[in-house]
Amino acid sequence: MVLSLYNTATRTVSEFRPITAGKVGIYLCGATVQAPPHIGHIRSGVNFDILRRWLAASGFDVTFIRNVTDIDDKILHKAVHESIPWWAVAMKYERAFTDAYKALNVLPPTYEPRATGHITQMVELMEILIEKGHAYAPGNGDVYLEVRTLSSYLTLSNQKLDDLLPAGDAEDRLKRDPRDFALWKASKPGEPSWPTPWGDGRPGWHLECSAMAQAYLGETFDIHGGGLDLIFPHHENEIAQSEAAGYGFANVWMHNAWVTTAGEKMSKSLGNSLQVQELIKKVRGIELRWYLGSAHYRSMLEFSFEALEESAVAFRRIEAFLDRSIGILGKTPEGIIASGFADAMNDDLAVPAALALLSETVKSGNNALAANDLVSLEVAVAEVRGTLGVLGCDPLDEAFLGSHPSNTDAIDGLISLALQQREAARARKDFAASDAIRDQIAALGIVIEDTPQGPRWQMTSGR
RNA sequence: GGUCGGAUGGCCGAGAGGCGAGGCUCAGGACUGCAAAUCCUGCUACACGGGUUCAAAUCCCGUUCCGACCUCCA
Repeated sequence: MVLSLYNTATRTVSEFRPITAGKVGIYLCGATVQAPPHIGHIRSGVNFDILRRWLAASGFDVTFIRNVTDIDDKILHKAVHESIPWWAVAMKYERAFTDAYKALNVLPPTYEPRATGHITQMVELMEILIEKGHAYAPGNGDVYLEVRTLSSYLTLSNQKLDDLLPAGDAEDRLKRDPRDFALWKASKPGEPSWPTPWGDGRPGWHLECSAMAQAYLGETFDIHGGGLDLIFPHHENEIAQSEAAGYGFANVWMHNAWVTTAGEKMSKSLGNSLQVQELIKKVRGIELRWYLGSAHYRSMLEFSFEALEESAVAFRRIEAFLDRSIGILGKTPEGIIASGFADAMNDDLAVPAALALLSETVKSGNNALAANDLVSLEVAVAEVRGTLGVLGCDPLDEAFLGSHPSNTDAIDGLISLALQQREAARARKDFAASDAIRDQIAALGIVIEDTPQGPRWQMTSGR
């Protein structure tokens, strides 16, 4: 079965055909670094990380570009508001995003270009657009793309130019058409600026992505991704710029759906509660990732703390299976890709279907464990690890080992002492004493399980 | 006004003409000194009204409700 992906441009699921056999170039619209990341932002990161991991697991050599837009109106506004330089604002939140990506085991991109590092490429792109008659500089320092000159526009969102609500702001008088959009903005006093043939200014919102995608992936590349809300205007305008310049641009457009609360799209005005840095105080990063990744990337994910906690419990069940099995096997099998899992992932990344299979595998693994069928158990563990690896949720991944709660030898030794006391009490059938020990240990957040191989312990609150 | 999604059991969440997705919760059972963990069993739904069909959660028509985008969004 070959990989098929949903393409927003065609509104269909179709076979993925790379431009160059065995290679994939992906451009993901990353953060505009003007606030800390909330789980909606990071869902996008997780969804496309799963895509990337699956492509890599399928044998593709993946070049993954995720940009940082480090100059825009909101960043400048925030700089004034916080009384710090705009570049300090950008760096502060870029770090917050980097921390969040790391906490959720989102792989670092192959390259992470910043908009301000690609002014040269933007100016070159504008020169091409002006030369081809698709852009103009009316003399005020701005540069606009003239949308009426395009042979096609708004193909991604399937809209008609005349159906758009009129923009109607007064400062647009220099535009030839009110729907022309700014490639470049003249700088106001006190704002950062870079010199161009049309005056000092700074990038408009969309130009950076066209310039950087071309710089790192070429004129035509395989996959362009981002959130649903980027379809219009951001991606339409990227297409407009790049195609007007004569580039083929992206072959496949993929868009992740939102995390919603109370049925509504999460907005930046929600406050701090759904920021990644807050949520990973409640659940571990691996559990938050599991939750965000468990819904299909094109489905809205209705956030609730109850659902998050429930999801984390389900994940711990799988984690506990791995923990138990590896203890019994005495070794850690490497992950393998089961064919059913591959089929699910090849079907437009059908993670929910993959998770249903994973549940079955864990169940059969537990049965193998009970039957002491180590051969079947090893296969099950390998399949579980293979699946979790692609999802970025393998607890044995070194990215998460630090958060693994039961790896401390000293604690293990101490608890073993207590467990020896309890075993002695059980042996003489002094259950009052043995239960007292178990209760005292439980009060510390450590659960005791008696197994045919002897007692084992696990932290329940060690996050 | 234009464009595009959605409504599935107590909860989460897939599926997209025909064999009960899966998980969580709950109830019962096995196992256990008692538990825990695990396994087994049970609960089995598709917003509403029409239509097509041998067969509709799925296709068509209509209705209701919810949401998104329309030039600062993941």
